[in-house]
Amino acid sequence: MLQSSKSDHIPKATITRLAIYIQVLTNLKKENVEVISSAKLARACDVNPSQIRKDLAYFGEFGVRGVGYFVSDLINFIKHALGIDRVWNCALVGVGNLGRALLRHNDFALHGFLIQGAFDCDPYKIGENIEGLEVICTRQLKDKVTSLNLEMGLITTPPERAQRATNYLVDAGISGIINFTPTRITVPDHVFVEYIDFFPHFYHIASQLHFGTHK
Amino acid sequence: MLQSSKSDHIPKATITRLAIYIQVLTNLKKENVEVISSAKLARACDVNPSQIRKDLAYFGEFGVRGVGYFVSDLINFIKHALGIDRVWNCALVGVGNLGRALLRHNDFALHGFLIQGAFDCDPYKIGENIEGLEVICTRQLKDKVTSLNLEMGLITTPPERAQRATNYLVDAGISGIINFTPTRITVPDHVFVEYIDFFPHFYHIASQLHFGTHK
DNA sequence: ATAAATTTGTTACAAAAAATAACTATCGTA
DNA sequence: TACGATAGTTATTTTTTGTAACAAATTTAT
Repeated sequence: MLQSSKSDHIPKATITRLAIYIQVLTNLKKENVEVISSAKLARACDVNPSQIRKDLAYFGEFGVRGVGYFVSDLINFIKHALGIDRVWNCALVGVGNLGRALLRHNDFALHGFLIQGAFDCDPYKIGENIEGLEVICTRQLKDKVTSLNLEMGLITTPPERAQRATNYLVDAGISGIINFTPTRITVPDHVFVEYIDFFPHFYHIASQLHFGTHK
Repeated sequence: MLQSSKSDHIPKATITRLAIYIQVLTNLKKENVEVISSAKLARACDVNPSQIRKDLAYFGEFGVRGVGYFVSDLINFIKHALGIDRVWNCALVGVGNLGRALLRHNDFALHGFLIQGAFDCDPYKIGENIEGLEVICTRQLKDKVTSLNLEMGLITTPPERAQRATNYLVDAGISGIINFTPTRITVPDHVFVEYIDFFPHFYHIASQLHFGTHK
């Protein structure tokens, strides 16, 4: 595959910032700003200018020296670099509390992450319709991954079933997983996993309020 | 305030691990394990034994040398240390997509974080009933914070209104905020903020699948 | 009662990640 | 053609995180 990537490992912090850059750049575009320098963008994003240049450099060369970056094109460039200039079909496994919440949260769709399949092994849930999506037996995951072209898996089962859900996903050929359960899962080397857990954030705030520590 | 805290700054990574310890310890308790050493707990949690001892040390001394930790008491100790051995009343500001999803996601309640007030400034939403909770005008936030004893704020507005929501919360005397919008907010020194944003995680997976990079 | 074994709390060290600064190359303009 | 502006790159520093080593305390065995 030919691509402009220069570096294999992209720091997490970079990805987080890229999301911010996109946001700020989109606003700039609305205000008809056409070109912006790393220095000005840095001010708007509240980061260091070198930081921005370095973040972008992971994906190749794009700015014009002596000029800056073309706002509109830069947005596209970043989106393409992140692989979010297209739609990703997702499978959600575990139609519990959180699963339902995510199914109803259509911001994902707005960002190009379409939850196209909802899976659960509970016979009482199978067949249920949530937001126009029918809950399907997890055993059919493999078939559906093929027929619906699902590429990413979201795990929202109870923690003790996370590994099983993982196995189903991996077996079905999914190699990108976002695990919303507070459990580590083990996967083969070619599979990528991200963990999302709210509670540590809540705990952090709770402990700070509790102790009244100061910054 | 008298307490066992030894250190002001508790690393984020520590809090994340403490959440894991609680989980594993709770399982151990179910299996009637009464005492456990840092070495064994470490194996169960897949971390380094020193790590565990150090993590706990932030909150004071609790284990018994030559013996280990008493499982049941350690759970309570950690919960107390984190300030999660009690209920926290939360205000949710912004009854959009995500806001509704969170209101319906009762896992928060199970962990002691009760969303007791839902606020929005959209007249069409005010008065609406979600999960037994009436949506209230944001201008009434201050009153409700007092009467309902709300201590934490969750921001789920559109990003461009996050700062305004923040101001309302701060003005109402809230000093712990969890910001679910992809925007930085500015707060006075005594206010603690945590950021939760799904999309960088999605982006990360997307980019890895996109590039097919390897670990 | 004493020594050995165990295991914590603490400190010192090492590694990794991230941020910043400094430098070099390129572009546009006067 | 030279100068100012600004990107790309490399080097350095800082911060964060994790690991290892060791002294202090406790229990168990002799």
